[in-house]
Amino acid sequence: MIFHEGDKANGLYMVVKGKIKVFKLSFEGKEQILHIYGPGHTFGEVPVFQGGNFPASSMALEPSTIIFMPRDKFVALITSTPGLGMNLLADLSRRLREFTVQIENLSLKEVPARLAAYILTLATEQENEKKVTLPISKAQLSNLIGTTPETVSRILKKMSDASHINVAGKIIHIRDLEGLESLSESGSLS
Amino acid sequence: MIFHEGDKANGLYMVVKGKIKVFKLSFEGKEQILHIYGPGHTFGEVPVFQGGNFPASSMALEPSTIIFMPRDKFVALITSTPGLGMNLLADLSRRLREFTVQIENLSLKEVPARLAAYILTLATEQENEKKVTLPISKAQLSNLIGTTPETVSRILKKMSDASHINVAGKIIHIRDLEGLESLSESGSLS
DNA sequence: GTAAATCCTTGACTTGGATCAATTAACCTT
DNA sequence: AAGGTTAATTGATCCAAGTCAAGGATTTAC
Repeated sequence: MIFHEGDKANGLYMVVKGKIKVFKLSFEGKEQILHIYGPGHTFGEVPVFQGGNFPASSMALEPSTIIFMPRDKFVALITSTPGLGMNLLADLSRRLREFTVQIENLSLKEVPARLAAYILTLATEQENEKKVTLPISKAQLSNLIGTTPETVSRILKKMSDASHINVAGKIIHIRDLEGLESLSESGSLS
Repeated sequence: MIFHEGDKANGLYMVVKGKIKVFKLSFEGKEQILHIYGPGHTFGEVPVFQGGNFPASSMALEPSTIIFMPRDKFVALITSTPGLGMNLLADLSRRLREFTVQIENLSLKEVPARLAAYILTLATEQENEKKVTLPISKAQLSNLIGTTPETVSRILKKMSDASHINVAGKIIHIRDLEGLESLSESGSLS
């Protein structure tokens, strides 16, 4: 565990090695992942600029190495480095854009569409766009797309039955890219 | 209509008078409101710093007056005005924080809890915390909290039956603040 | 290499809330 | 004030996906 929602923030973090999730917990203990960060990415900036405490919790998904930077050092760095401020504005803007997509997915799409969209995102991020590897467990994946492990299991099965994909452990072969794409926009299986 | 999702952005906007919604539409035409802006607020900054096109659509909810500022003028203003950059970072950070709450609400709370949370937000924003006035129609409210007008109607009725509130048109009297608060965190009616 | 733990899958059941359909109420507008 | 338009309510039905429960299949650890 790196920090808990509501904790006072004294600085921000950067991932050196491993994988970090930022998430919210419901009253009943259900989890919604907001972000997963890998090497080179920073997280926990929001309270540096606004509010002073973390809006969500953060935990390593595997043994990881992170760097901590105190708030005052970071603010000094921004004011003394021309261009850094604009880069930060661009970074926060990119995250706002990502959140609008996440809200759209949660509110306007059903689970099969969200899962298809996630697989397609992996396909564009990874080298081989026909063979993607899940970077996280299926249980964590269900927390990321706002559903349960059981439902992920069932829908991956349906996608296999419909010949959209083949699943073998964490390896997913994409057999029907167009089918997945239409599924991610509007689609329904069954 | 002010702009559509995907439109190329040449600048940003500020509300002078009226009320502006920023929203996403699903394939089937269902709407999810991301933000409602009133006088003094700016919107459409994201593509100024990142991406170049709008991540969502924007429309006036009533006859409104807005100011447009071209992108290059705005960027010049930031670089020439010390402190403005930090204020912008704080503003974008505040929005990121708001989005995390919205994602939490959509993913981890049921409709009664979201509606209770919205009423409580109004109560803290408006002067009389026991008598709040809905600033928008109930149809728009349903698009804001991710449900339908029918469900809003039914749940307001249940809240009345449970003596949490009294509803008369757009006026809501809060009769049981504590009940509403616990409902907004965990609660269920039924 | 085997036990223990974790992760994943499958089945049966339940339910929150969406959809469809039909009134009823509120609001303009002339 | 009457007619027309839009907004809100209420009832009946349906379905996506959550929950509960039980087995399999992988990992991990010693």
